[in-house]
This record gives sequence, C-alpha cells and structure tokens, in this order.
Amino acid sequence: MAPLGRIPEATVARLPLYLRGLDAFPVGVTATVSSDELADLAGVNAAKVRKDLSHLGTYGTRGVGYDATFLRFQISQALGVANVWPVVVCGMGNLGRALANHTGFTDRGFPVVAATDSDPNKIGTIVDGVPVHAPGELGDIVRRLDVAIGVISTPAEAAQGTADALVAAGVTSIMSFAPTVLSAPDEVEIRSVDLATELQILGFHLHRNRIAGDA
Amino acid sequence: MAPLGRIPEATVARLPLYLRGLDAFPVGVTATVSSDELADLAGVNAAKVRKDLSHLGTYGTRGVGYDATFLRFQISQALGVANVWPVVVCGMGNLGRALANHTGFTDRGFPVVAATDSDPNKIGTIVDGVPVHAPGELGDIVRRLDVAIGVISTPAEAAQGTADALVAAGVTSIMSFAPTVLSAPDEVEIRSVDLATELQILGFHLHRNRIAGDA
DNA sequence: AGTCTTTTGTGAACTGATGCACAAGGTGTC
DNA sequence: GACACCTTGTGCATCAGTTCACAAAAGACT
Repeated sequence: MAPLGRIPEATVARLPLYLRGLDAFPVGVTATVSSDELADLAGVNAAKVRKDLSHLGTYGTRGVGYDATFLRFQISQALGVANVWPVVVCGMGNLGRALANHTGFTDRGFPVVAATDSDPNKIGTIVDGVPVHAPGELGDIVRRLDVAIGVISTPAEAAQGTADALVAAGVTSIMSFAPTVLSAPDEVEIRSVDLATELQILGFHLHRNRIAGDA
Repeated sequence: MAPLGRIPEATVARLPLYLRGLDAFPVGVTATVSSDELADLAGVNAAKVRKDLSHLGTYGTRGVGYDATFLRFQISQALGVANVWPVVVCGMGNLGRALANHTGFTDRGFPVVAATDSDPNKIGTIVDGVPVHAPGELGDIVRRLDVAIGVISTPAEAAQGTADALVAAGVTSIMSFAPTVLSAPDEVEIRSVDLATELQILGFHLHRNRIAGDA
C-alpha cells in the first residue's frame, strides 16, 4: 500500500543501516533477503524491518523475502543516494582534519570540497587534497562550490558564528560536533554529535551499575 | 517526590546538556536559574526541563527557580561525573588520533590512557602523550590501566574483533565509530556513532526538499 | 488440485516520551 | 496578614514508535 507518503523519522534513520546491510549481497547476483536476515545485518528486529520497508511502498514476496538488488535500488531511491552533496568542513583542528580525510564521506556521495579555519598558517594550504580558506570566505565558497552540507568542527565559541555564516550562505543542512546549542531558522536541519555527551551517557550507566553492585 | 527511581533514558541523554548549560553560571556565585532559562541554554523546552529535573528528586523553589550551584551538584551526582573513567582508543587512524587528542574527553573525566593499532610502525610509539600498543595487548591494557570505556575507531572489518576483545577483558561500555553492527552480550552498552549515516539522513531531507521544490 | 511451509504486510495493543495547562507553593509588597 | 505575582511540579491528553500476532499470499511438494 504505502503510497510513498511521509516516512517516519525513525525509519529514515534506519534506512542507511539496511543499505549497509545489503552490501553483504554481491551486486548483479539475484538473491533474496528475508526481513529476518536483514534485521540481523542491521541490528534491529524483523518486525521493524518489515514496517520500515512498507513505508517505501516496497513489496517483498510472501513466503520468499525481498529481492536484494531491487531493495537496494528502492532504498537508494528513497534516500536520494544518487545525489552528490558537497560538504564544507569548518574548523580544521584534529577532528576537522580527520573528517576532511574520512573516506566514508566521499565514498557515499559527500565529497569534502573545501574547509575553513581561522589559523593564518593553515589558510591557503591544502590538507589531504582539501583547500583551507579563511572563515570570511565561507559564503563565497558555498556559492561557488554549490555546498549543500556544512560540518562544524570549530571550538564551541566559534560554532554559532559559523552556523550563522552557513545559514546566511543558504546552507540548510548542518552537522555539528561543537559542544554547544546552535540556533538557526526552522528550515535548517541540524544534527548535533556531541562526543563528550555520549561518553557521559556511558558514564551514567557505569556509575549506576557500580552503585548497584556495591549495594 | 521522585524518589531517585529509574531515570528515563531520554532524560539521561539530556542531563549532560543541562550541565553544559549551567557552565554559563560562574561557580561560587549564588544564582538562580528558571526552567525557562535552562531550556534556552540546553535547546529544549521548559516543560521538559522541569519534568527531567523532577526525576532527580531535585527541588527548585516555586516562584523563584533552581539554585544554579546546587542544581549543578545534583546533576553531577546523578551522572556520576565525579568518577574518572579511563578510556582506550582502538584504532589510531585519522579519527582515532583526533579522539585520543580530544581535550573534551580528558576534561570531563574520560582520560585516554592508551591506544591500540595494528600498524607495526605505530606500535610502541607515543602519539600526543598516548602510548600505542598492539591489538593483542588489549586485554592486558584494560586490566592494568583499569579501563572502563573502549572507543572503536578501527576499520569496519576489525570492529567486531576489537569489540570481542574489549568484552573479553571486561569492558562493558563501548563507543563505536565503525560503520557496522556490533554484537555483544546484553550487559554491554554500545553507543554507535556512524558519521556517514548521519550525513545520509541529512541527504534524505535535502533530497526530499529538492523534489518538493521541483514539484 | 490440494496441502504444507514460509514469510510478508498490517491491525491493534503497548510503551515511552512530549507538551499542555493549571493547582500548589513560594516570595515580596503594602 | 492579605494580596499580587511568579515559577515549579505534575496529572493528563497526545503522539510517535515498537512489538505482537496472525491472516493473506506465494512457492514447493505430492
């Protein structure tokens, strides 16, 4: 049924996992996957897989499963994987450099086409094939290279300013690693990855278990 | 009321944000924060702040707000921030090096005490103050340095083996950056941060908007 | 053809989280 | 002390997401 209507956020977040799971099936070879197998590959349960895929309007064959090749095509289609979205990395510290150099990005249609940094020693250089510009040129870079996604890996203090500059230049998708809250217009999507916060969540459970153990 | 019972996961995930928001208030100075202010600082809404804090058994003062210092203490207590949890970084590629060097970790009670890598040229060296060992020594390292958290920044292929080694050594908290599903016993908590997946989610929305725009 | 086996697609119950809205409780002022 | 004002704490309705469980559909085998 599912007439390609709205796809729930939770489902969207899992589609990349399914796509990754399908890598286990060689391209060109006809093969079927059951929701059970795919569930294993993606680390979720089978019911979720089936419901998620039903949102795509995808039909498997009852009693058989899903055609791996076609499923891959369907999910790729839904995610718009065929598109290439150029990325600019703002802040070339340790993390920024690692990100700019991350093969997983370019491989999946997210080439890092430029970077910015406030350090005069870095501006004008090319790091791992990525040219580093001054922060002030951000707007120009975005327009010239048709940047779609901005990655913020600056110190927390510079993050909001960087976000503002990205938004002003028309970027509507931001992934931030800065440990701070960013504000932006509603139409801008911000995904915030805070590593220290992640560790603190792990720490909470360690702490809790330690207490429970001592009791 | 809330007798320090179970704290909902969603709340736990926000506590670090509140703690970070409270940094805006100088230590030692008596100040009050309203749920409204704190909501702004953490990027959530006020009702959520109040409900979250109520889970800690925290009491603000009606008509006034929360005492900033005491609140910081309360949240720190709940999160177990006073504890120091030694971290081992497995895989010293670009990302691993950036993580090992990340000041946000050590500053918050997560010192990176060791690293592993399979590259013979790296083994035995000290990178940014962190000694690099062979993967085979992982168990020994964990026991000797009392490692509580393992960070996996190896290539996807090596991730499961690394996770197994960590688990075998008694580590129950893992943060993985490898783009693959890890399996481990239930008592092991795994937080998976997949950067390419994050970008694909952003890509989905870009794709959707582009389609909507063309229509 | 009929029966058996397998696996999908989905209605329905359930769980957890969110947000509203307001009474309860506290402060300050006159 | 009474009144006005403020902000918390929370009951309740709502919503999104998950999981169960099973009928429906497809292939396989006799």
